[in-house]
Amino acid sequence: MLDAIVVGKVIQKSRERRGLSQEVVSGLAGIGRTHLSAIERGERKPTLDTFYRLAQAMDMAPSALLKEIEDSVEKS
Amino acid sequence: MLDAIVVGKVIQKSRERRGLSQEVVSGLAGIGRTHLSAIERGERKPTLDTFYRLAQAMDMAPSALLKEIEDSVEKS
DNA sequence: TTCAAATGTCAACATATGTATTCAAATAAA
DNA sequence: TTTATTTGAATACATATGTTGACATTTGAA
Repeated sequence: MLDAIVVGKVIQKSRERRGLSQEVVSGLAGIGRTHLSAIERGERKPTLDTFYRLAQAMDMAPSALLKEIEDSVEKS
Repeated sequence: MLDAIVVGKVIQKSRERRGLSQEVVSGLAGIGRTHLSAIERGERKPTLDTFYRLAQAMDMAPSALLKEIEDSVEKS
């Protein structure tokens, strides 16, 4: 089963790398700010649709963001 | 918003390309067979976790399967 | 045609995602 | 220190995902 903590950390790192706040990214993705917070902490697991929109909000190809998760899973 | 029909068709094509039944793929992914049927028809949208496991069940990198969805979205 | 395998579809249900609001706790900047 | 920004956290709620079982329909092979 896909580790929610890993998913959250990859999303958080991508967001911070771009210097964007949760408020901005969640707004662009069209989801609630507290929801993004929960996802980054690994307390909620996003649907594919939500993940797809979060990637786009961070100006990334969804497949590229997912690739980072795969690589991160490999290491752990 | 990510089109559920596109997601379903890409998953179905990947599965049929490998000559695998819904029964086998859903079994390997650890989800219900009727659920996979609904996903392929675009009546249910998978979580990232479910999508990830479906890709692995079809011996694919999840990011590669997602890339196919992106390409399919481009065309439509 | 007949049979078996594969898929579609429905129902009832349990669980999880996602929402909005509110407040506390960090964090950073002045 | 004081202030504003950002994030964590809790609640209650609506909606969607995912499960199991049953049966109908389609498909292909014998």
